[in-house]
Order: sequence, then structure tokens, then C-alpha cells
Amino acid sequence: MATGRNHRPATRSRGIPEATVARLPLYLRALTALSERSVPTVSSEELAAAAGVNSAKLRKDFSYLGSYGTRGVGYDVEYLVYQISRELGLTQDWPVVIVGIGNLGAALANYGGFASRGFRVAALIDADPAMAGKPVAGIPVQHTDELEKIISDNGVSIGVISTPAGAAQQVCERLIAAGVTSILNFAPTVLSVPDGVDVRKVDLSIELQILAFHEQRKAGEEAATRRGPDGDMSAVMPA
Amino acid sequence: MATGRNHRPATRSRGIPEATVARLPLYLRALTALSERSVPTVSSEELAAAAGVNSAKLRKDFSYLGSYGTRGVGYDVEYLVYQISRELGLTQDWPVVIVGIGNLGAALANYGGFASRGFRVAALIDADPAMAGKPVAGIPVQHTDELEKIISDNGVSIGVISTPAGAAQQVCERLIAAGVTSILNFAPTVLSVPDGVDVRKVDLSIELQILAFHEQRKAGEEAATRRGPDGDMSAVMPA
DNA sequence: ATGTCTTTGTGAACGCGTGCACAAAGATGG
DNA sequence: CCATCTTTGTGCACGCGTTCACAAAGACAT
Repeated sequence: MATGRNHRPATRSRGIPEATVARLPLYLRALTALSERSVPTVSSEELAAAAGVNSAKLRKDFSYLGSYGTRGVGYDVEYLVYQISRELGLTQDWPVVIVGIGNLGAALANYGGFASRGFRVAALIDADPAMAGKPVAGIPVQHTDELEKIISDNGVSIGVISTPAGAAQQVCERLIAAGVTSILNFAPTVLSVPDGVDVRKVDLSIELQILAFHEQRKAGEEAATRRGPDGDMSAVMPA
Repeated sequence: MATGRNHRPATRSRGIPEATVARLPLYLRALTALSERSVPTVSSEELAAAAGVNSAKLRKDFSYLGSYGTRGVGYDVEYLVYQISRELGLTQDWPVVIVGIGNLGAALANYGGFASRGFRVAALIDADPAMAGKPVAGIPVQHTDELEKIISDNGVSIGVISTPAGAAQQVCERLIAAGVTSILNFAPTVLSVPDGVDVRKVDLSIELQILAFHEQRKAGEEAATRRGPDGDMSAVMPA
């Protein structure tokens, strides 16, 4: 059992760096917007600005996918949309299940971004019997007892966990046992998963705490300038 | 106007690497759990396992904060909880506003993790006049017109954006003009912010797409195993 | 056809983050 | 007081990711 996020050594699959993969959806979004405005081609500079990254980085990212640009002109928008979609596996249909239909789970079920790009909410699952049958976002909630059957019947390989922290690990294990190999975890816990299972974590509280750190630093910066960078903190030190 | 996430060069504030800052909340959570079970001390090995990281990494992370451990024994749980809380700025109260009270915004307002650690939801703001006054999570929703007044009256420096993508940039600019310097963005857009403002992005759709990429790779792997690690993919290449 | 101009693709250097491996430090027992 | 044992703190090497800077490639005008 490997613990936590899958930090596989040398994650490079077919030579595409993980950092690049993480940016592809960003490019894809910008390109889709251009495509809807019927823009035929775009330069690395323009696209980089739209995606909020450095243009050299963007070109290097694309170079991992192949040489899809034309020098002196730029990139063909439609072609690039197709190539990135294919690379990300969005040309196929990905059924997902959402487990834990509380406030967050319901919000996820209603989130339009899921359905938009190849992802289909195959089922909503909750442990509360009172929820069973109740429709959320037009999909009836099913009870946890059905979990294994739902996964195998629909060929689900991606699961979303939005349960309370206490239930997450157990749900995770059941999902994996039933055949799920990718998990998006919203519960504030570290999940232990076997090798070969990918976990991505979204933790609202952690994001806020990171912001608080920087915020505090900004606030303390003017005061710290007085007597050097390392203010004396001995007053607050306990015995 | 810098575009996108604030990738400040040399983000190290007081010598604490950004990667370490991102893990501190993880350690804090594990330590809090230990504290509640009245565990007095913990070794780097144990704590690392609980947080899902390498023990060497954890020790190096703590070394940036100072020498808070005792060789041969481990770390004092209570003391470490205090030190990390202080470092993250969680010993003070952070009022936050949530702008955009749709499904996601409501879920965030109800999320317990916000209130738990020094974060207080000062106000919920929505552009829909029909929402005004309606209580969500016990807090009455206020109209966007009040945004500037709310920010300055409450001394808010952290804002959460959970509006549709189209409204995000405009909301962002109003927040910043009113005094907000840290933003947690749930809208699927790249935000342009001036220097000195921190933006963190949470994008559900992007996380799913990254999972899909790895999922697709796994699916293609068995086929690729036949003739070496770098399977020839020309069959699926379009003209 | 040739020259100019634009934009891509990439070699190379640099910096950050990670993990190993070990010395130093302190606890504990005799 | 000394020896042993545990666990921290860190020097060092390595690899990934980012960025610069430029040569190669192609479009386009003349």
C-alpha cells in the first residue's frame, strides 16, 4: 500500500512531463474559446497570454506532443484542440461516480464543467438511506450498497469522493476493489491506495491556509523591515 | 498587470520554500488528530506516514521552521501544532467573503473546514437580487452592490470567487480595488491580477482531465507492453 | 527566385525540490 | 560517568521544470 498521492518516480508517460499534462487542460480551455470565436490560428504568444503562462513554456509543452505549429504563422486552433483532446483522452466517454451527496457532492453533480468534456455522471451514491431515490441534478441518488454493482455495470474507472473525512478511506477502498483506478478526493484526509491507482486531492481548507500564510507575510513585511529579516520571537516561546 | 497565478520569482518568504508551505497544513491536520488523542510526542517517521510524505522531507520541512524536535525522542505534538499554526497565520482571525452563491458557493458556505481554523465567513455575496436576504448556512446573502462596503467594514483580505466564469474577472477586480489581496478562485478562468495579489485556483474540470490522461495511459499500457516500453502509436495518428 | 520578416522548436543553463545517508545530539540504562 | 541506542538535522547529489536565447523554418512581398 503506497500512501498518499501517487508520486511515482519518473511519471513521464510517453515523454510528457507531469507539469505539462497539468497545463494541457488550461490550453484546451483557451483554445476552445478561440474556436468558438472562429479564430483560425493563434501564436504561442497570444495563446500563452490567454492561458496565463510563459510563451516559451507553452511552446516547449506543445513540442512534447509533436510539431503542430507553423513557423511564421502559429498554431491551427482546430487541429490543436483535437490533438490536446486526444492526448488527454477526452475523445472518449468517461463515466464517473460521485460518492457522498452532501452540499459539496450536490454542487459537483450540478457542475456543468463535468458533463462538458467527455465526463458523464454515471451515478450519485450516498450512505444515507433517506437520500435514496431523491433526484439531485436530475439523477436519482443510489444507496452505497449498490456501489460495486454500479461501478462494474457502467465500467466506471474514475470516482469522486465528497464524503466526510471519516468515511473517505473506506469508500476509497470499496471503489478500488470494484475496479476504479482514478480518484478525485475532496475529503480532507490522506488516502492510502495501492500502486497503479491515481489520486488527486482538492482541499479547500489547505488552499485557504496557504493564502493565509502569504497574507500574514505581506502584513508582517512592513514591520519586519525595521530590525532585519528575522524578527525575535522568543516572547511567544513556551517552556 | 501580471497574468494568472502569482509565480513570483524566489517566493521564499523568510527562507520557507513554497513546497514546504503547501505541506504545513497537511502536517497540522495530522498533528491535530494526534493532539485530540492526547499523544504527547511523535517521531518524524510516524508523522510522515500520517501525512503521506517521506520522513526525510518532513524533517527538512520542519528544519525551515527551526529546530523543534528532540533527538532520540521526536517532536512535541502540542508545541508543533502551535508553531505551525503561528507560521501559517492561523492564530489570528481571517474574515473571508464568498462571492457567487450558486451550488458551489452554498456548499463552500456550509463547509465546516472553513470555520474550523481561524477562517470566518464574514459575508456571502451574490449578484442575483432574488438571493438578497435569503440565509445560506445561517448567513444572509447580500447583494453585489454592498461588496466594497462589506470588504472595508470587515477588513477582509481574503476573497473566494465561486461565480460563473464570465463574471469572475470583474468580481476579482472589484475585490482587489476594495482591498482584498488574496483570492481563492473556483471559476474556470484565468484571473489577471496586479503584483502583490495572490491567487490560488481550484478547478474541478482540470483535475478530472488530468486523471483522464493517466487513465487513458493505463488503458493503453497493456497494448504497449508487447514491444518495449515505447510502443509505436502511429496506427492511431491521423494524417 | 531571392530576401526579409515572423514565429516556431530546442539546446543549454540555472534553480528548486527531493531523497539518501550519515554525523551530531540527546535519552536511557548500567 | 560511560556506553548504547534512537531519532533528528543536514550536506550532497540528482532530476525535473523553467527560462533564455537563437537557429531553423516557413510565409510573404517584390
